[in-house]
Amino acid sequence: MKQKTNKNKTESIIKSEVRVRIAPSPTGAFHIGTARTALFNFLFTKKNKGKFILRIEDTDKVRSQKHFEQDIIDNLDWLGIKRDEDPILGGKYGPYRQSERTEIYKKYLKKLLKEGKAFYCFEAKKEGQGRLESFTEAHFSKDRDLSLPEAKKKIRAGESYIIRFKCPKKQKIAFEDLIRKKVEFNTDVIGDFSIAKNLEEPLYNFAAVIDDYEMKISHVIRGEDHLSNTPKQILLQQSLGFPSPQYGHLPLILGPDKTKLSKRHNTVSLSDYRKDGYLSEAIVNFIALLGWNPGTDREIFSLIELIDLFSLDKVQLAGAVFDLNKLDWINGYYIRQKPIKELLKLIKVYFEKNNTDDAYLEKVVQVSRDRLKKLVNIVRETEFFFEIPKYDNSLLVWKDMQEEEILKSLKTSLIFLERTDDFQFKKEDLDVLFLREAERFNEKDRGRLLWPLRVALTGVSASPSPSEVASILGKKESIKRIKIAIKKIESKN
RNA sequence: GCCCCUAUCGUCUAGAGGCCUAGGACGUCAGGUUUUCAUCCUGAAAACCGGGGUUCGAUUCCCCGUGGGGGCGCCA
Repeated sequence: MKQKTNKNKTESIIKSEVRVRIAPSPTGAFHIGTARTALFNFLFTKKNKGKFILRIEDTDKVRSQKHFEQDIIDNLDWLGIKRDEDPILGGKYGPYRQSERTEIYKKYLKKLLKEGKAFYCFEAKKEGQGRLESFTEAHFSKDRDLSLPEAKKKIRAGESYIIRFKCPKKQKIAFEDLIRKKVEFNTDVIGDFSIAKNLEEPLYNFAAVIDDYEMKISHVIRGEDHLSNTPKQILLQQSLGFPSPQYGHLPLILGPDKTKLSKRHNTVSLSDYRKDGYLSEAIVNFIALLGWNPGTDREIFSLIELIDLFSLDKVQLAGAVFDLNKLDWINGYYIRQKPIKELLKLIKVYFEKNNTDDAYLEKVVQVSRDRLKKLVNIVRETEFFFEIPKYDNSLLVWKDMQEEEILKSLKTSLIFLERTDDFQFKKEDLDVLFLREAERFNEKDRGRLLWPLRVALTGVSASPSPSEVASILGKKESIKRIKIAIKKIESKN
């Protein structure tokens, strides 16, 4: 079994200091997949008492935006993924934004050029280049043996160029992946890949290699979509005389159609989940289980517990479909576990318009918590606590009840509530009193009293119990609503 | 097309050659509790991609198919 070999390997690797990074580019909202990569890196780091580093890969000047960098940091904070070094915190190996490391890249770029390991390429951009380009063989440039003086002459003459790595031919690049064991590529399928637009503008594969080296990164744990970048990076490391970090490639998170999770499937931006009222505990728990499990039947874990349990050899090899159903279940679980006071703080933002007082809202949250899958639903599900409900008379009907009986039921409730003292308007008292009254009304079917009562109070078919609702609404308001219900029926005749 | 990765219920997964009559969770369905909904409890349906090896014995190890995914940018 693959895992078996991996296990021994992973453990023996960890000798020197573990330094691990995530390197997102600030070109879009923080993605749920990035969150999982970050989490796995973080868990691995903490488990091995290493350092967790955030590096911003903003070499693409046109697409990178400052506010996306902030989004990355905010979301990591929210998840509880603390950095040891990042652009804000700083650290020994900074700066942590690639846009601020131009001079470092330049130095190595010159070195590769001088040694003939990289070259200026003057070939024109290919027609229709881009990801829709028709498939081509690996490209070895005709300029790869152009001498540096010749190249410089062309540059002075104003010819446009790009810097490419001179990829050796007929060579095997193999590495031991932390998760998938041995992976092997032939350089013939790689070709002379680009490493910089010019001395000031490095490209991804090159910048990442320099930074991983300069920042003393020991393990690179990233999505499987980077698997084919790894041999390129190893090639670069070899020609620069750098040691290679250990690589581990995580399976991808997939949409329902099994392709890489993207915007056209679900929500992918973490802040959108946050806005909807998914708790960070739930997100952490859920994404941890996407492609990993501890080998037991347990499903619920805190971040701290995950650190303790985590190991790379339990990571799955194949992609995992993102199942919103399961996320909702986990979220509901964490909402139910949350102490009311804390939940109230999180929920208040959804009620900004209503301007209600905390004590009242707290009671509402208390009785509504159990049926919440995400916080944003609280508004829709508790409207009747804030305004007189509108509903169709037919909703008042329980089973085969006729109008006459409904009226009788509501009037019984009305008289009963009017007789009940204010101090008894507590859930516990009302529970007992209502039940007793309901049985008195109909020994076999308490619904004949309680259903019309509950609908009169809430106007919906699914709600907390009448005793809970009445205790929050108070005697006066409850009576008012029953009278309205009675009038609704009587005025129809 | 070429290269790489991958394969257990619908989904996330357990499984380390005999403990497998393949286990758990979400979802689904059926019951119970409850005035309703939710919670909670009980139960059910639901999977080892195919073919060859290896072995006394393969879900498990190997090979070949097939399926799925990813990559093949002057993006990261």
